Amino acid sequence: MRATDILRELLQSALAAQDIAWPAKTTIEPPRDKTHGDLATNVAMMAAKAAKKPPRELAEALRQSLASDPRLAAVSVAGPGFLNVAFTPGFWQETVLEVGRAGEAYGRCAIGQGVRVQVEYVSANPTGPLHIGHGRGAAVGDSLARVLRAAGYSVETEYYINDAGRQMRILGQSILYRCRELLGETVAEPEDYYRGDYIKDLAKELIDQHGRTLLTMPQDEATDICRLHGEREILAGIKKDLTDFRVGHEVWFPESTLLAAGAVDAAFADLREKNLAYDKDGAFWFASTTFGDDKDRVLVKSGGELTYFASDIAYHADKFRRGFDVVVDIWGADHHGYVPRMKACVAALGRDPEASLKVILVQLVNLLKGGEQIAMSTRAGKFETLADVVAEVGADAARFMFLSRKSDSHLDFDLDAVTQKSMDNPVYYVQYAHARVKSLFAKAAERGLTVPEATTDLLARLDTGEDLELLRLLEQYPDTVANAARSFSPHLVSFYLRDLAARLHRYYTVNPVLTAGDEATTAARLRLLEAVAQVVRNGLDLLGVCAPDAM
RNA sequence: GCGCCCGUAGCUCAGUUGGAUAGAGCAUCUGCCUUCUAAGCAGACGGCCACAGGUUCGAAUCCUGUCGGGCGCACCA
Repeated sequence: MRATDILRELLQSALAAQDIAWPAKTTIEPPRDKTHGDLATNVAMMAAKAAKKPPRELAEALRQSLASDPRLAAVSVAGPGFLNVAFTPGFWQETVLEVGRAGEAYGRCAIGQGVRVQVEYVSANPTGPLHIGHGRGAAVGDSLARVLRAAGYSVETEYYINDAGRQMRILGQSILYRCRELLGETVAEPEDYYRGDYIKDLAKELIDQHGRTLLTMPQDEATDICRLHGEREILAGIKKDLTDFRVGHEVWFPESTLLAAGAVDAAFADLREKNLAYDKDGAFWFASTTFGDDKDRVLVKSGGELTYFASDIAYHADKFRRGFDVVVDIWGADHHGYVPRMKACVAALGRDPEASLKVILVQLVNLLKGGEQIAMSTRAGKFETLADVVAEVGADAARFMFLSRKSDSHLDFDLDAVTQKSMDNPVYYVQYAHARVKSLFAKAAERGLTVPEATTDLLARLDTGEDLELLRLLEQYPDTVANAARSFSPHLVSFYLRDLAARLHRYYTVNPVLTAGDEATTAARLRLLEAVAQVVRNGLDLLGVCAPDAM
């Protein structure tokens, strides 16, 4: 961050001296090949036209104007006009001081500028326990919220409870069916009902409370009792499962409150007024094709019932009414066909759908055990619940696994691998890096070592190749956080952490710390590793994973 | 049939939004523990970036087409 900023400023003023504007597509980044230096930029190629000079000639002029800066060790022109820049070791050593000063704030930035973002995630219907697929959405949403906060966004997290509509009615019917069965009645299985064991448990609880009156009261009333009890208990279970997974939503938003407040009717009226909705074939339609959807969508079915989409429109209107600038919806990837109509909805609300609505699709998880895939279906009651998985592998391993892939790619979650304490299980690799540093400090204390604070002079001892590799990586952490926030990709943080951990483990093997030979070198190395531990902690925190002191 | 996503090492995946000679981990093979945690490190092997065109100084990345896989295409959620 510091390095790219410094270089950009130097280049900008050099170009400005020649009346050349900063080309928009300029990149400044670490070159793939380390022998090219610390940073490479294509600025001369991008600005060549404006400068009316060949790229290499412009690059040479820029090189000369940079060469005098004391922070730069070398500047060279290469290839078609790349400018390769190396900073001095002293510059990199300062990074330890930077990390020390910022502490747990190291890596935060202000690119969010306080923009208000809402992240809505999980939002599973309260018709059954969360399964492992929900767990992935939970990990991605929670981590994304943390990343966005670190990048200076003002974030609020929310769970939308679909507590109105058909699925909940089926839940009530499913429970009532089990009640009857348990009370000795022979009844036909309802269609499309939920058959998991938890339904039977709920039925037993209701029988304890109400006994046979469930059979004698009007059926609608009995179904309602079942539905309400089921919803309350299942939702409580979901909250507990999420808490155990270290995921906490700030707002729990029930769909029913939208209906109660007349928000759906208000949304309809608004659409009608804008001429974006109409009656046809006894149904009420949203003209989503106006905004590029394939076809118009029904909001009120000809039978008078609302579609899900109807309350989704009201819900999103409500989100924007609450003042959010950007709304993030995290969905299962199988809902991707829903995106165009949701974008149309946002457009109809008078917002720019690209800027105001980010839909993050989370691919399904293949759960593997003993090399076999475990099939899942909520309705059939066959699934590995999130709670089971967390109990088996722990929240840390599960979260890290969920965040170790781009969210929209398939994920094989191998229960055997995740329980192994090996490289099949990267979470241990990263956590071990933290524990190793902590263990060194514990050892140092044991030996009665006093470790002087880091100073420029002391840090000058950090001059091996491994020192500089680590320092450069530490300096890249803020960029990683910024990139993760910009691209809504928390997995970038876990990739960075794996790199940093690898670098640390190598360092540990190659450079003795406590037995370095002289106290100053030992102290300098400890201060460096302390900074590494700080960054590992900060990064793991963005993933919601613990950084243990010992393993 | 139409739309979206995907195709990179034997396997699982990155690839900083168009940059220089393509990157990790696992697996396989070879080394490294009388010394700070071997839950580790080093090295080797491994590639027509699905295929064919195009755009330009430059393409795994952008465009078109083909093949292959996944998912959508409801007055279900």
